[in-house]
Amino acid sequence: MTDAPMTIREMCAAFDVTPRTLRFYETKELLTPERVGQRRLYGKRDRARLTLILRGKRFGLSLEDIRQLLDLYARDSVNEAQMRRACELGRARLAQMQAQRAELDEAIADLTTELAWGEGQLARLARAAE
Amino acid sequence: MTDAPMTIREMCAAFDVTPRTLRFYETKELLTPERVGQRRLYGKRDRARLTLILRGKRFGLSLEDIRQLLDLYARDSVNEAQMRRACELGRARLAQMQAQRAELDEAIADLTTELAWGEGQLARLARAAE
DNA sequence: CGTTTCCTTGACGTGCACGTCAACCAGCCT
DNA sequence: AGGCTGGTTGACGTGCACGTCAAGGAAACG
Repeated sequence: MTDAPMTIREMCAAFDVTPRTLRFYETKELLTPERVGQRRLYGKRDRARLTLILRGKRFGLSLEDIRQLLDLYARDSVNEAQMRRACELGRARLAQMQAQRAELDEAIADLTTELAWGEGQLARLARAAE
Repeated sequence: MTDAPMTIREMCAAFDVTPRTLRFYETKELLTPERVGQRRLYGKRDRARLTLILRGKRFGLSLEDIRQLLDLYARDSVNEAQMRRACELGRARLAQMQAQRAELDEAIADLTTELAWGEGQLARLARAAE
């Protein structure tokens, strides 16, 4: 059931995107749904890809960045050179993500500190108001 | 020394941005450099803010999102209501960042797995080539 | 003094990621 | 046959985050 192809509307509901978005991603070769006559049908593969696309976006990657990454996930890298290149990109991206993770930890720490200060001030104000 | 005000060029060199970008951020009220006559001078505060701005961007935040966040970091939230609101936003953002962190960890795990598979394939190809 | 250099403020242009609208099938219902 | 629903392809519009001139001020240099 969960691997049955979905219509464009079902996709939109499931991933909270608009039809325009899905068709746009298709022109960018991020998705390649089947066609039944005219209509698009999105299979398991496209759903997995869309998950990765949206995740990538949440981290500020461009659609072009994401397309490169998807090539790594697409196991059909026919020849060795292509595959080697995909692995290169993957390693680079991994390093980048780890750096981003470190930065995110720092940002979380900063914000936590700042927030503690803010809450402290509020508490002080509350006491002063009595 | 490190807290001496910087010119726009020095800022550009230090943060790897263009003058246009700094002026643009100013129109968006993200930066508020001093003026000496016409020229801008960026102090410690603006440098700190710019650091946060660029960090925010790396995580896909819009400039408007970032402006909201900077309000929290700006300790001059005059009245209590404003301050309370800033803390609200901060807590929400913190939760969001923690979620993003979890997602990032997952993405890193995925990519690591995928990469291991890819490297494995390459190794297999290398052995087969002998 | 003129020229060069650095900076300034508009104003318009650009690339990305879509939104919006028009016109047009293709089934299905009655 | 007529109409509705849901999907399709263009084509053009939009918001954001700047880039790219154009025109000019002010200071520094020879």
